[in-house]
Formats: sequence, structure tokens, C-alpha cells
Amino acid sequence: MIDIQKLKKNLSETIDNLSRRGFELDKDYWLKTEEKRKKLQIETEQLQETQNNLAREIGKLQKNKKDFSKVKKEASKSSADLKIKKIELDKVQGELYDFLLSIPNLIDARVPDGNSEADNTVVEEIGKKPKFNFEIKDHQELGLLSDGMDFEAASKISKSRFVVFKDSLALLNRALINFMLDIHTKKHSYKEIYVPLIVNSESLTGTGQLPKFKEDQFKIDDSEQDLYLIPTAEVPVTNYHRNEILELEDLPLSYVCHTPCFRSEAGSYGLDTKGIIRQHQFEKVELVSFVEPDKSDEQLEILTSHAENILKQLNLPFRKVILCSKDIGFSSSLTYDLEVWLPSQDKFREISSCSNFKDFQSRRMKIRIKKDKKNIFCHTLNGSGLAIGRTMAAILENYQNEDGTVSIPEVLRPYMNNLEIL
RNA sequence: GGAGAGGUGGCUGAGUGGUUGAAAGCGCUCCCCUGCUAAGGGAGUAUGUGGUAAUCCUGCAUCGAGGGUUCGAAUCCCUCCCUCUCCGCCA
Repeated sequence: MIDIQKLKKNLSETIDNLSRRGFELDKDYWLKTEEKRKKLQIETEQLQETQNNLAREIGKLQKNKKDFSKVKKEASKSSADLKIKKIELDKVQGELYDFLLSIPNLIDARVPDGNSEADNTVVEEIGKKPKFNFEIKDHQELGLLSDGMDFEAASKISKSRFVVFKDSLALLNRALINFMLDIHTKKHSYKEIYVPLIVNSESLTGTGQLPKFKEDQFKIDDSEQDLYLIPTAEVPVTNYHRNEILELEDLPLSYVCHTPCFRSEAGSYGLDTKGIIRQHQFEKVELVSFVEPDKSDEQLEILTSHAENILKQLNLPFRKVILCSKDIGFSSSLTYDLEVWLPSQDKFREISSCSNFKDFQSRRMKIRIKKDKKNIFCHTLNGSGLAIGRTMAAILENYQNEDGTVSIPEVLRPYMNNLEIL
């Protein structure tokens, strides 16, 4: 949620910033409704004050055994008036809240203007793309060849866009998770955390997936339940501190969390139908940080470097981009995507997304820090470190051999019974 | 799932209709006292939001959440959530 005070004071600036995303803020509605709210709130609170005074007076009169019927009559009337005003106020406040929830975050000055991912700024390209002197296979072919992937079984069990991993690929899946968790906990000092995979709507509202992106979520189909499968560990991990006031000396708080992620992929029919790039269910190791406001810029660089480090250790070629104004997510103010090289597609594909949300999420979640006797909203950040399925795809493709086998990156061998080839 | 008990400020805990945003204790902060330490004394110590530029002053709201009764609700009624104990079931 954006800062209401800012919205009031720097309205045209805010409108300009949001328009870079392609979001048109309804200025007239906002001004009109906010004015209405203020007027109603002041009136309601004044009525409440007189109401409180009358009630107190009745209490005193009754205590002194004096007649209070006249005051009571007056109080009855003002009580009825108050009730009506309150209903009016609640309605306007509710509308205003919904309006504010639907406004995306302001973007950082470094975010380039652009209409699609083609307009993202490439910051740097790291690692060497492999050269093959044979006809290369894509990761699906390689997976099927080693009998480690089974898409038909998955759709029989569930539906399309799921996969079954077997034998060495099931092991590779597990190895990648353990490898990443180990690096982040041991080398980068993150605290490992394990969380529920089913969350309520409040949590999804806190991080910004609701109310706008309901169709992307997997809802538990039980009208009694207000529960969803998590689209990313970001949701439960960030909400871990919802409604809390953090101690300044505990910051930065950094968590690493492995979870499966569930996405309905509504509206992505025809996209990435081959392989494991876009699945309804995938594993991810997520990094989440809580920092004080003036440290979040620096923290984004640090957190991104931690995700980069995984790619470097796996020797996978990748590039780092800054998402442009229309590609950046709803809640983020600045996002670096790490894109790994996929030889079969002759393209870099997103494998990690590292974002600084500034106080956008913490305002929704009421995560604050006590600083100089004041409570200020903290800044939240997160990034994939990394998406496991896409990492697997990248390893299969980049490490493939002419005979259809795949060499295992050295750092993973200790996690795979010292296997060298799959 | 069944039966019972309960959810109050950083913590413990009082409070069953009327200056209770909330006693008391602990903790914490500041000050005083003491040569130092211990002990002691005093003051302060929730969150949000409005009036304001304001961490002063002041209005309003908040005692698990949401409704209701009432002039007035932490206190009474209803629904939901959560915790604990016992039983059942189960990885």
C-alpha cells in the first residue's frame, strides 16, 4: 500500500510515477472520496464525543440517585444519529481502503521506461555460454532420455503442467534444494525457516497477491475455507512478522525457505508448454529480508548477489536485468531478474527475481520498527535463490554431452553420491 | 471429531454494565540518593487515526475477530478464530 500522506502531498508526482507503469490513478475519485471521508470522520467523532459525555453524565446522576430520564432521552436520540453516521463512514472508509489496495507500488528512479521484457535493462552478463559441436537437445528430451521425467504419468495423476521426477532427476531435484539451502545458511547467514504451504487471504493481501491477482492463485475449493496454496514462500515468510514491531538491533532479519510453489498459470495457455519451465507446481528456495528503510537499497544488492552466487557456483551462464516499468511486479519498486542461459531456446530465461518492496508490503502487513521512539514501517525484500525446476532445466541443457548424457556440476556431486554423470 | 476451560498492555495478572485505555506486580527508560556495588526513592513506559508543522496538547477507536442488546460493554447475547486439558482418530 502506498503512503496516504504522500498521496495527499505529492499527488501529481505520484500520478506521474504510477502512469509509468501504465496505471491510471483516478484522481477525481480519490480527491472526492477522501474529502468525503474526512468530513464524515470528523462529524462521527464529534457525535461520539457528545455521546460519551452524555453516557458519563447518566452514570454520575444514577450514582447520586438523581433523575436522569431527561439526559437519557437526549442520549437515545444522539445514539441513533451516531449509528447512521457510522454506517455511512464505514462505507466510505471501506471504499477508500479497496481503492488504496488496488494501487501498485511506486517505482524507483532507476526503473527504465518500457512496455515489455524486451525493454528491460541488461546490467551484466556473467559466465560463458557453452559451445556445442553437436546437435543439442532441450531439457525435456534429455529428461525423457534418462527416464527421469514423466509428463504422461503426471497428467494421469493430476493434470497437464505437472511432472513426475524419477531416479537421478528426483535426486538432482533434492540435491539442488539442499545445496542452495546449505550455501544460504552457511555462507550467507540466512536463518532457515519452514512454513505452512496453505495460507489465508489476509496473508496474500499482505504481500500484494490479493485482491488483484486472485485468478493466479490456487484456492482451496471449500466455500467455508478462506485458504489458498502458496504461489511462493514469500507469502508465508513475509507474513511471519505481520502485525509486529521489530527490534532495531535484530535487523536485518534474513530468512531462507524452501517450499513447493503453486500457480494456476491462468492466461498462459500456449506459453512454455514444453518441459518444466512453466508448471503448476515447482520447488523454490526463497530469500526474504526485513531491513530498516535506509538500508534496503544496499540489501537488494546483497540479496541479489546471494542468488547470483548460486548460479556462479553451478557455472551456469546468466545475465542480470532491471525490469522495466511495465514488466515490474505490482508490489515492487525495483526488481533485478537473473536470467539463465537456455541453449535449446537460444535465450536467457528468468530463474530468479529479486525485489525491493520498500514499505509497500510492510504497510499492508503493519510490520514496523521502533526507531528513535517512533514506529516506522520496515522495508521488505525477497528473491529466488533459486527456482529449482528452472535450475534443473538449465543444468540439463548446459551440461549435456553428445551422447545424451549430462555431466553433474562439481558442487552438486557431494549431494548426489558423488555421481558424475546422469 | 466429542467434553470442558480460557483468550486483557513487553510479561504475570485483577477487573461480570458507568471517568477502566484499563489496578497491582515484574521488566524497561530517565532522574535522585550512595565513594563503588547492592538496596532505596521519584517520574515515565501500548497501538492506530483525526485536529496540527510537531515525538507538547487534545478528540476518537482498539481488552482474539465480527455482529447484537444498551444512554453506556473488557464485562451481557450470537457467530467465527485461536490456545490449553481430557477422550477419540491419525502421519
